[in-house]
Amino acid sequence: MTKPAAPDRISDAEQAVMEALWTRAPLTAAEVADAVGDDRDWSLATVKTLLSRLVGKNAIASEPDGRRFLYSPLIARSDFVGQESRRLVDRLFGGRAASLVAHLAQAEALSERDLQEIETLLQELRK
Amino acid sequence: MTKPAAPDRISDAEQAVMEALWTRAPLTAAEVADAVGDDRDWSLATVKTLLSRLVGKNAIASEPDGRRFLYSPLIARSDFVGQESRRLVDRLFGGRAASLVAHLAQAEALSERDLQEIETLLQELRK
DNA sequence: AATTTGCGACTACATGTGTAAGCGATGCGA
DNA sequence: TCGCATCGCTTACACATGTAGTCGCAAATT
Repeated sequence: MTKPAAPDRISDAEQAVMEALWTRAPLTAAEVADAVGDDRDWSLATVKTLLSRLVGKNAIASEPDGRRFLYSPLIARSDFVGQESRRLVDRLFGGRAASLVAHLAQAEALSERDLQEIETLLQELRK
Repeated sequence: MTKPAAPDRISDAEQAVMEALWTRAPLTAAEVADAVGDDRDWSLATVKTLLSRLVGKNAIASEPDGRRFLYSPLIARSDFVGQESRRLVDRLFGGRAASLVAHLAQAEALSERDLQEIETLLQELRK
């Protein structure tokens, strides 16, 4: 059996398209263009290219709906987020997630509220 | 006055070179090639290209030493790590670092030991 | 039925990246 | 001193990415 999902990387621009589809799916190309239009100022053609590439990467599915196509995500956002997070942790912290947290804390990237939140979170996880 | 450091992105391959220089600097091109040779199987030419690009990006400095050059990092590893971490947090978690931690925890990317470590860390930060 | 229009597919092109060879200068050993 | 090993610089090339135009077909409109 063939691998169901090629582990192709999703680029920055492509992610913007995915975000639209994660928010609401399925969507037509035009709808996606409209949805991402807020942040990025892309022509419809650009969005279509990105959709094609994502289909090629097995990241989204295209279902024919009459004469056009409806696109829906094939990979869950949480999976994507997980992959990217792991990549970063591996690349920068030798795979030690705790080091990331340590860094964020030391770099003052964590506010008092963040700390509070995380602590509460941990409490729940460890009981 | 000109900006001292252009905020050019450092690519994956380039980072491998930086890691070598962060570990020990200054180094000659040959030494860098030797240092990264463990992980990546690059020809000396490749390493030289990467060094040139990094110089172009103002990420490293090249000091003449006789007929060759000695390279040293211009940006600190912690700065790089900070930038990349922030980028990820912005891209994936809407800038909320706590969400990252939450995700790592839920994705079981955090072992019991990690949790312990983070908790200890937080304790120290919050007192 | 003829024409307009909306759609996906294909093509295009500049830039970044990974990977490397070639060239010309220069210092070192014979 | 003369050739050779080195060195940095320049060039090369394939693939990914960001961004977009063109084309042919099929559906809708008149």
